[in-house]
Amino acid sequence: MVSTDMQNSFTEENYLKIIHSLSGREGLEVSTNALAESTATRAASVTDMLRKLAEKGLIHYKKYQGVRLTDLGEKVAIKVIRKHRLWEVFLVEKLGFGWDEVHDIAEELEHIPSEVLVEKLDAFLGHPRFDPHGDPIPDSKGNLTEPDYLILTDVHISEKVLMMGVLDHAPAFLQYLDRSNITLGCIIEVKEINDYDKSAFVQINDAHTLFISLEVSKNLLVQRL
Amino acid sequence: MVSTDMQNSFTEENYLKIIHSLSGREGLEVSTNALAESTATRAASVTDMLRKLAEKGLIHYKKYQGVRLTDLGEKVAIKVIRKHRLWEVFLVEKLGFGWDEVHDIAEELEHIPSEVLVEKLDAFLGHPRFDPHGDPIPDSKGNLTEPDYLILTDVHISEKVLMMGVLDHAPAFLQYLDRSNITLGCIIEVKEINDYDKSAFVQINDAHTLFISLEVSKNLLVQRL
DNA sequence: ATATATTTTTAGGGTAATCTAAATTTTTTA
DNA sequence: TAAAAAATTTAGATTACCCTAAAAATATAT
Ligand SMILES: [Mn+2]
Ligand SMILES: [Mn+2]
Ligand SMILES: [Mn+2]
Ligand SMILES: [Mn+2]
Repeated sequence: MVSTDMQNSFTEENYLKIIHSLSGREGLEVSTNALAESTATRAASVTDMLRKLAEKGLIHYKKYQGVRLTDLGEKVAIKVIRKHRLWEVFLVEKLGFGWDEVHDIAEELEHIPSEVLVEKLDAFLGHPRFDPHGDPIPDSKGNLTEPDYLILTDVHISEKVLMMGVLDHAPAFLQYLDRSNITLGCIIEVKEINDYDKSAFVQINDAHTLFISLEVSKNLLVQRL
Repeated sequence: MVSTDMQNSFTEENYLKIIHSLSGREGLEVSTNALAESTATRAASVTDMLRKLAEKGLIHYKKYQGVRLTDLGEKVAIKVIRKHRLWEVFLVEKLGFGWDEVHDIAEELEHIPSEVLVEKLDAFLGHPRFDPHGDPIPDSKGNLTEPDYLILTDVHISEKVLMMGVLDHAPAFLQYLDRSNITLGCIIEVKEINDYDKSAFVQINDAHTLFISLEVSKNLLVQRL
């Protein structure tokens, strides 16, 4: 029973969160280059950090073989993700930020220590289950259940679906969705799909219609009604 | 017109805040040793940092002569103090922390960047003027007006005063005040002062009475009714 | 099965913030 | 006002995180 409350640096926490995200549901090995890309550092720097994380028992690491989180590393990563998403809810629900504005601030707030702070924040927010982008918030015990949504590209013509989340969190994409009135919880009906470029003609909330590119469809998480 | 929005490190911000606090209203020179004590580092480390702060134009520094904040340094310090005190209000008013629990958490939160975050937080809290310890909150333009309170030791027998703040922020002291029902805004009447040790017999809110030591009196900020 | 390309690691350094020990400057005391 | 004491700075290291360039390992393509 290894404890999760030793002090990890901002940098270490960011690595763990990124490894968690890149290794996905199946816990695949993550490559040095993928980490260098995501951390905006060089591969040599990643190697240094991996050696350190391995020494601290946070990752499984064999040279040239990529890395996976240990159970301990997974726990730490999920705690950081919980904090990130709770702070995002706070920023949007309480302070009135747009969903396109909160990521970078939450990226800092997620590293504030104090278990009790997180629990009080969670209670203050009413124990939200999802963040402003539709991502699930891990519970206080560290359980994170990823709902299995569809991607809009998997939806057939004349099907109606509920908009549940986004894959791309880039401000420009979120602002585009705002301008198109595509918000979490809206109803999307696929009216037509262009065979050539897979762009789609969709109707939002049984009201206005618009064309969206494949690029947009690929980043929308939805659920059948 | 030097701008205040270049990036300063956590450490630099902590130094500026401490220099501000130690140099007091009169802007007295602060000594290397005083800073070493307050930052819990060694004098040699302080000297290194002072050279750096001076190069960045944040302090006036001549070797062996102590330091003062420049106008720029003062502005940065006050921004950090504003953030610290606003976050403390949030933690107490919104999350339900005790006034004895919030200092260390605010010590971290005060370094989160983003002007707009501070302004939205301020609005969310209803533009509070004072933090949970009675300390004034600088406004968004950087104006900080220290009210001139009395210290309880300056109050004469049978005078009634309003409890306005504390000088010592140590959790143990604040918890003692909680147990004694001495809270911000309560009425304190000095009934008797012991000539020998200057301990006092006081009445709180015209109700219960208790003895308090000189040490306690020295840390209570009050105002005549 | 080689040769080539790609990925990853190692080697050698840099900066920020800290330290101890020694040197220097200022202040205090006699 | 000179000696002693105290405060401060300098010298020389250490740790965390990051870099470039070169070497080594792995993957791919002929
Ligand atoms: Mn982060
Ligand atoms: Mn999110
Ligand atoms: Mn701080
Ligand atoms: Mn305070």
